[in-house]
Amino acid sequence: MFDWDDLRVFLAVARARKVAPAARTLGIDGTTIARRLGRLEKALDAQLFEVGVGDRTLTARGRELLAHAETAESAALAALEEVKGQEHRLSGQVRLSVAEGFGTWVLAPGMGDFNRRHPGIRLDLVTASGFLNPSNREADMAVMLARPQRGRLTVRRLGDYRLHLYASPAYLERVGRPGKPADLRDCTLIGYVPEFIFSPELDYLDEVEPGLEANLRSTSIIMQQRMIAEGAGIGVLPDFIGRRDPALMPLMTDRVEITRSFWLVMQGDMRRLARIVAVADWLQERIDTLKPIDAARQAR
Amino acid sequence: MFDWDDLRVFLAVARARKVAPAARTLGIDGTTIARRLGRLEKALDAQLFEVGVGDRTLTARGRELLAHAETAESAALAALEEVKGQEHRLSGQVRLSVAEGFGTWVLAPGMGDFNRRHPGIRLDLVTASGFLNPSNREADMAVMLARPQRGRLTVRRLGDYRLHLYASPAYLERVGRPGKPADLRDCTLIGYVPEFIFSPELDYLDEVEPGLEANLRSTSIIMQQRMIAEGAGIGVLPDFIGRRDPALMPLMTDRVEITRSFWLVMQGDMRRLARIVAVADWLQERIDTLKPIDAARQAR
DNA sequence: TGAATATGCTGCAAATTTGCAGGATGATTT
DNA sequence: AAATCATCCTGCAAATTTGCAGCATATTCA
Repeated sequence: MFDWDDLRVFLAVARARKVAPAARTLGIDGTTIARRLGRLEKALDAQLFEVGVGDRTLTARGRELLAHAETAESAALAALEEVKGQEHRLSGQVRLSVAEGFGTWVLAPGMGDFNRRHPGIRLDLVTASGFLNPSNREADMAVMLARPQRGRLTVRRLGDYRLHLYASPAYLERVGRPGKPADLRDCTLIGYVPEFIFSPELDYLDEVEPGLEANLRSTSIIMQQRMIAEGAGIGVLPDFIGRRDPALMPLMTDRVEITRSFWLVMQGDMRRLARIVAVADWLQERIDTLKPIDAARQAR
Repeated sequence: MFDWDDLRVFLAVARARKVAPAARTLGIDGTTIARRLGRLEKALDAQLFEVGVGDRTLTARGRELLAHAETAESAALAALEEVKGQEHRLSGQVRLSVAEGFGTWVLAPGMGDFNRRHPGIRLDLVTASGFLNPSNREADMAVMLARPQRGRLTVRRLGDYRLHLYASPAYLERVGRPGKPADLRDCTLIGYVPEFIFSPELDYLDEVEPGLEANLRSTSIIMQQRMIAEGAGIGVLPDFIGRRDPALMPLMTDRVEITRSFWLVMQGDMRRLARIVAVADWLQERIDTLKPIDAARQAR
């Protein structure tokens, strides 16, 4: 294989039609240009420029090479453009892995604000299928609902959130209002599909009352919320979802309360990048906006 | 501007996931690899690989670069091919990725002919596990049964083929001849394993009659053909398979007919290489030989 | 036509790049 | 648990690449 970098000098000479001007634009000595050109011709076993004196004009093979060299050039330029210096600029792409409910109810409403603040950063929300896979680098950072232990990851606690039982007024009217956790055994319960509970922290029902199992199940908390709101049954929801939906009523708030934490997880080496910091700060802010919701509940 | 040649070592490391194996494939010392990688990272001012121990996994920035580096690579490879020495001679290797049934029944019978016509070209048939992976260069070109959308690939339609229901005479004698698609619900059906249907275009049974599911399943169309021929049941087969096996009888040809297309896919840069053109032409010919089969069916 | 300027090639020294050996660390096998 | 293997980083010498100066030749402009 020839030296790919020689394509760069080939392009310069093909465009300048002379070695010396090409040398000036590249900032390399003309001698070097000539030698690398010769090396390339030898490696390709082809005459790229006409031999005669005067301007260097391309041979047929040279023109063939030109097309490919230009492709390579645009690839290299694009690479430079996209990758270079992203580390220090407040721009670029950040891929944030979040749980569906958190993304929908906490982050999505603030995305416009983030974009106004950091127009250069493209923030992608990818819904987590469970956990951030650090080896695959599916995401640059992740907000997780359970603290990960393994791996060389940077972990930071962003704050707490509470969960309560929720139901719709229609359901309560139809089947009555349960007074204690044990009453839930006779209710239609809505929860996660057990096989897809990737962390014991998500098995809320069992924590409310051991042995409790959901009758209507979904891997999606949003679908669960919809089911509860439609009066299908009772389920556990984070307050940042349940308190914002007027169709939902919290139940047994004094007897059943679950507390969990948000964890910000990222690759250690990204911690200092400007755009990562910007996103992390914004996340902290978003989560801080949840506190009033919590306080409102306490006041009731 | 960074040294374009460093993209080559970057690609090697990204693929080998380690410096040492990459060094072996490139024939350069591992130290040099590491140093040039470091130089590239400095030039791009970006971390390309994970810092920790173990395998070198790409960072987000590295993955961005990978895409561009691959473009540059295919340009460089094409340049080498086209320009180098005896570039226009019909020789070299072509790796063609094909679906199993197509390879077995359409291409394999004509391989001898191809070899006589182009003794200098070594044509490898690799069975596709679904799609052509352009990044790994597993194949130079591919005949696909579904049109790929993504990537910078050259796509060309080679022609159409039809599929019908097939069964063996023995099976029909034993359980009777179904007269309409709905009758198939009572038959033993043979088809693909749903989990491995990588493209909706392959879900033939559902197209014959919605909701139809196979009882006997295989990821291999050849095995399906064998099952049908042995009288195990009824299945959908391309005519280029079914019509050539005397043990198979087409069913309901006037009521159930599925049409699909063959797509020729290749790296854009290779399009013009002589040996690629030779293979593409031959593929077109092979597919054109299918038309009489189709016509024969129509005449019946 | 002739002078002025520019191009491009050949030696030589400087700078850079490369490979090798040795040793620390981690992974794999017995 | 020990041993073996492989990976990968750190100095140092060799090899290659690069730049500069000088000169022959070509091009340009008056």
